[in-house]
Amino acid sequence: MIRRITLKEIANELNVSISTVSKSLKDSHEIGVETREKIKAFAKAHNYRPNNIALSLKNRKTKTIGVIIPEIVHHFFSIVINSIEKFSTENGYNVIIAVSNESFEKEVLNMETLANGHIDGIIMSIAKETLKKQDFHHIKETIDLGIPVVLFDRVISEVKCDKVIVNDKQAAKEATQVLIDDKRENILLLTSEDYVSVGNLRTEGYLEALKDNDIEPNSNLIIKVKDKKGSQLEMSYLEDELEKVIKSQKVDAILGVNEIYAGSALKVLKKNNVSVPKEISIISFTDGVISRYSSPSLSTISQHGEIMGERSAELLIDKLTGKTSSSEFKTEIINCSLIKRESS
Amino acid sequence: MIRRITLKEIANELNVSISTVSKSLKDSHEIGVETREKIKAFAKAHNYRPNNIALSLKNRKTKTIGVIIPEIVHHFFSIVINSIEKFSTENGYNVIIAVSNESFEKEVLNMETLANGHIDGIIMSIAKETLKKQDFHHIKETIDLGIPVVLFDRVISEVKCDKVIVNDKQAAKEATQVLIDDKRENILLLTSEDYVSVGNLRTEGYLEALKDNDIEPNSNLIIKVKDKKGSQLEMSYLEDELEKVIKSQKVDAILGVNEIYAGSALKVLKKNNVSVPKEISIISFTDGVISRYSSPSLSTISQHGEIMGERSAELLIDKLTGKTSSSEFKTEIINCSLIKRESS
DNA sequence: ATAATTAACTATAACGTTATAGCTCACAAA
DNA sequence: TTTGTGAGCTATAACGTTATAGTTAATTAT
Repeated sequence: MIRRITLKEIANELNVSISTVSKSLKDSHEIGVETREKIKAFAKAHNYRPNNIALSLKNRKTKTIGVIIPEIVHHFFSIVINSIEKFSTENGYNVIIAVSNESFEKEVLNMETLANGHIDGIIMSIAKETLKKQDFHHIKETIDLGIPVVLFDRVISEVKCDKVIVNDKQAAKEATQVLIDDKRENILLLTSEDYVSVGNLRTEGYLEALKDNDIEPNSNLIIKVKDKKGSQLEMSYLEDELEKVIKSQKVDAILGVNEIYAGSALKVLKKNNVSVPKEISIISFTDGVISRYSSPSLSTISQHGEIMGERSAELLIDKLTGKTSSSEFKTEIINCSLIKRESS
Repeated sequence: MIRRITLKEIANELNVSISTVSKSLKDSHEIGVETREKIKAFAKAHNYRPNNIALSLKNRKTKTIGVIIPEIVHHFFSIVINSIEKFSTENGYNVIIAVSNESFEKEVLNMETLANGHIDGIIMSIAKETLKKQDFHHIKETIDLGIPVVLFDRVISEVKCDKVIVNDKQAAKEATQVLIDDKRENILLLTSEDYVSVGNLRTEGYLEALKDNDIEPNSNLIIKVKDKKGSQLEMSYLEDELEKVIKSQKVDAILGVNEIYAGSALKVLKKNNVSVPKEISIISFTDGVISRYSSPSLSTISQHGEIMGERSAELLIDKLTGKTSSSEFKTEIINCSLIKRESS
């Protein structure tokens, strides 16, 4: 085992002071060329690398970004992380990941660990439980400590910081319109419970489209999937409800607020021998792997996770490097786009 | 903005020395009860938190684990990360993520950044390009620096360290046997190029099963999917090849080394009106979301990513805490299990 | 010849912590 | 009275770095 050599050790070996070594390696003209070159050569030969922790302590900067997300095993979030990691690395930042698992408590814990630790700023998407509780003290406290925070996708108005969101409402409205233009008027909405901001916005968009077309909304055609923590239960709830509805109501289209809901719906329809898209057409949020490999493949609304990740990282890094003022906050809106596949 | 209070500041405020403060907060009996309580109360009131970077510098420990993986947007890897993150957090470690994107160069860079930086140990799965190049100097150098490394899934014998793998060969053999027992003898293998160790092992298992049953292997029935970096091309290669084979050869089963290959195969079969599993049955490695939502759903071989992640993290943390010797290395083998669904 | 300048280097403090050794005073023992 | 002991606190060094302010000795200016 070869321990990393330090400035002190180099200084001792070459009988110069630590300052001389430090300055030489920075190519300072305060040090004579000869000494400088000798030291640089020695450092190179011994594979000197500055100790980043010492630098972090000195500079009060860790060059590390913390990311808190509700889930990792999730197409959208993994895309966002990937993109954050990419942009951050390119700009000399590392990325620490923390998963809240949709739990308020874990999110608070994550936040505290990160805020005491090795990060300069935080990018996060808020856990469902936190949205439900409406308790955002941890986020506010972090910001008060001077740690910049960027929220993406699931954001809240209660906190002043940079945000990156998707035009959920508009996208849902447009998708609904596409279905209506296809002469489908009995559109079932598969959405999440009300406190999830994005689900809510998508529901609004759906309702607005109906209104614009003078279609009376039918509350039987809105299924709010209960969170059961442990997706098995959640999905069987969705499946049971959906089966009930298609047996009792006329349904000729489905709008899902995410891919899992739509994928499950597809299974139910297949089981009940309903042909897609002939009898029922489907459009869903989240352009993931299920949509592409299901059959028929699903038409989806892409939220452009790569762009969201990149913009979030950019906003944060701009704050960290002082490129943007620490007291002015932007909200970036990414436009969704509809990807037409076989299900519509 | 409220900056975090330091020991020094507390000491100044209360007119005691820094040592006294430090010791009081550690509840040392060297300090009188009265002083101690006063200091603790003051610290609490001012929400004192020790500066972890200073601690890291002092203790030469960061309590952070680096993870280098080929991809994040990938079911198996995201499950492993999730599980690493979970286990690590439970044990007081943070997790830094770095993505190699299957590139050798990026992997080396990632490794260097991590090794110079804020981590105590590394968990990694090797990039395809690295496996192809057979250049593992970066891994060896990191280990030489005294940074423990745990390899998972894609491992190599050239490096001495802890490893967590799956019994790929055996699992492939057993899956093949299941197909053979179902009277399928013309089994097509969808595998990756030879240098990918896991693909190779799975191919071996497949061949062994054929041999055990006196079935002559048919090289036309082995498709080695070319890596084209940019999965679109890769997939269309697979699809074209597969279509050729099913039109020219008798095929009654397919064994895929991963879910994407199997999912793509399913699409080709559907396009050619081949019924699954009646005419061709499918079993695939990687128990992911495609398998569950495709139709028919795919029988898969689960590599138990959660277990791999947890075991990897445990092996590493045991090394970091000195629970296990730094010179003895284990290779843990996780048993795959076959999950039967509709495709077989 | 003396003062001023400069090249080349060093000492020190600081970032925030902790562990070790050291100090001071009160009280008990001899 | 002197010495010893322990309680309660402080000073210092160290982790590895860098920026600031010195310190020399040689060179140049006056």
